[in-house]
Amino acid sequence: VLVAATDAGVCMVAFDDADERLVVAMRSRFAGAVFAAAGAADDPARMSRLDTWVGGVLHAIAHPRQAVDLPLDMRGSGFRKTVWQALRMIPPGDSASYGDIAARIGHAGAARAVAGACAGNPIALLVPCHRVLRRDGELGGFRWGVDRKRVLLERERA
DNA sequence: CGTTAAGCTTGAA
DNA sequence: TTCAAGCTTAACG
Repeated sequence: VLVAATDAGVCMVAFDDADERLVVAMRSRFAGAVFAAAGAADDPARMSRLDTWVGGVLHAIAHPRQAVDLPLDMRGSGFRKTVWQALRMIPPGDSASYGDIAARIGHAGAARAVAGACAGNPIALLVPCHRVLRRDGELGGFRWGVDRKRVLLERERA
């Protein structure tokens, strides 16, 4: 997992089996970002703010049912930010359809656009786009792999 | 069931 | 500004 942040808060959380791909994804979104390898996340004394946030993300991964509340720096169009905001209202273990979210933010009929906002969600997990499923109950897609989406949901329901 | 067309936002041309 | 494309969906054959 890769966690990135600005002074305002976490601006990106991404999953991938290959670190290089995470770095590439990171650079393509935030050119000129500064990198650091993880490691000190469990050492309170040396925790910088970033380490604290990284720790929060790791905690969220370890305890799927527990709601985490880290400051987020969401960069995107007004519509997307509204969607992401709505996604955060979905509690762990729960889910909604793309159409639900659209209606919920006053854009009934914009289901496909909501899907686009999910696809462009830079903050995985913390902005729970994995809790959005198709109306017919199917998983729908997931930028980081449908299997990963399935696992996240199962862990939250367990 | 598979297929289709409508519908909304985006990013690229 | 125009346009194709997408983690959809309801309607149809």
